Amino acid sequence: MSTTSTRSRREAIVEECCDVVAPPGNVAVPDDEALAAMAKALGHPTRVRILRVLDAHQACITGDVVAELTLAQSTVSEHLRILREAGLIQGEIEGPRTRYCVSSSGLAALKAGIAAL
Amino acid sequence: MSTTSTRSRREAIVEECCDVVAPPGNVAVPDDEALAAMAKALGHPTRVRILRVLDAHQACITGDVVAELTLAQSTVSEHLRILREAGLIQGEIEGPRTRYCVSSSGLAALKAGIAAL
DNA sequence: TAGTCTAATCGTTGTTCGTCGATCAACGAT
DNA sequence: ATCGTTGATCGACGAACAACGATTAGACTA
Repeated sequence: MSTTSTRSRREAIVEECCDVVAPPGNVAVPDDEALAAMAKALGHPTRVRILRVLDAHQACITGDVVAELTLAQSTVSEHLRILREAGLIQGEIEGPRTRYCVSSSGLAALKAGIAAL
Repeated sequence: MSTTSTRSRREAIVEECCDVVAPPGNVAVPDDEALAAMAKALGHPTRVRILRVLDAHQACITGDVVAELTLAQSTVSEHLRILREAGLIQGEIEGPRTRYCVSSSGLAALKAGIAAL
């Protein structure tokens, strides 16, 4: 069934990865809703660890993250999705792989929001 | 509506609750687990708002928070419990009431943890 | 072309969260 | 001693989350 390919959402995550982002001089402070959303995304030990892994590797492939976490690939992929939707990381498709990195702008927004509390 | 009278009488009891301790210079950076726990506690818009309410009032009792949030008293109490157990606020019993305030040390730890990401 | 590799998604299961009304315990006042 | 007030706790219930294995879709290689 479903011979028609109605599933092409992968293109949605193609975005500027890693270094390309200009150094944010003025960071917009998120409102309560947005701040809570980012905090919620960070509210799981695994996702904090993923952020550190990505930061340590500068940028790395999903498989690398999976290798460090003793969790199923699908579970890690889910955590990556949550972090990405919260704007804390970015992923770009690179051939058969996906390269993830910390979103400097997203992280800066989180830091600004927390610091303003 | 206006079933309740004005509650301006509360401003009279502005007392030093909480520790108005000067922020310690060296704040311990929480580990992944602790950081995730604090972020999780903050991962709800209502709880972010509660933090702001407490900060604005410097310190206030449960009823004041309830009055600002259009949520059931039990729900607000639950949010306050979550924030308290995460170390972000502290409450002291004062007669039949409970006075809450932001925990400067807890909040400082959160800020340090986020800033270190 | 078929085959392999990678990673996202699906479907399921069990757990936790958010919210509420109701209840209970502690305190101050009558 | 009894009452009214305040706020924490209980029990319930639907929604959301976390984890997994299985499946699927792209992208390279032979």
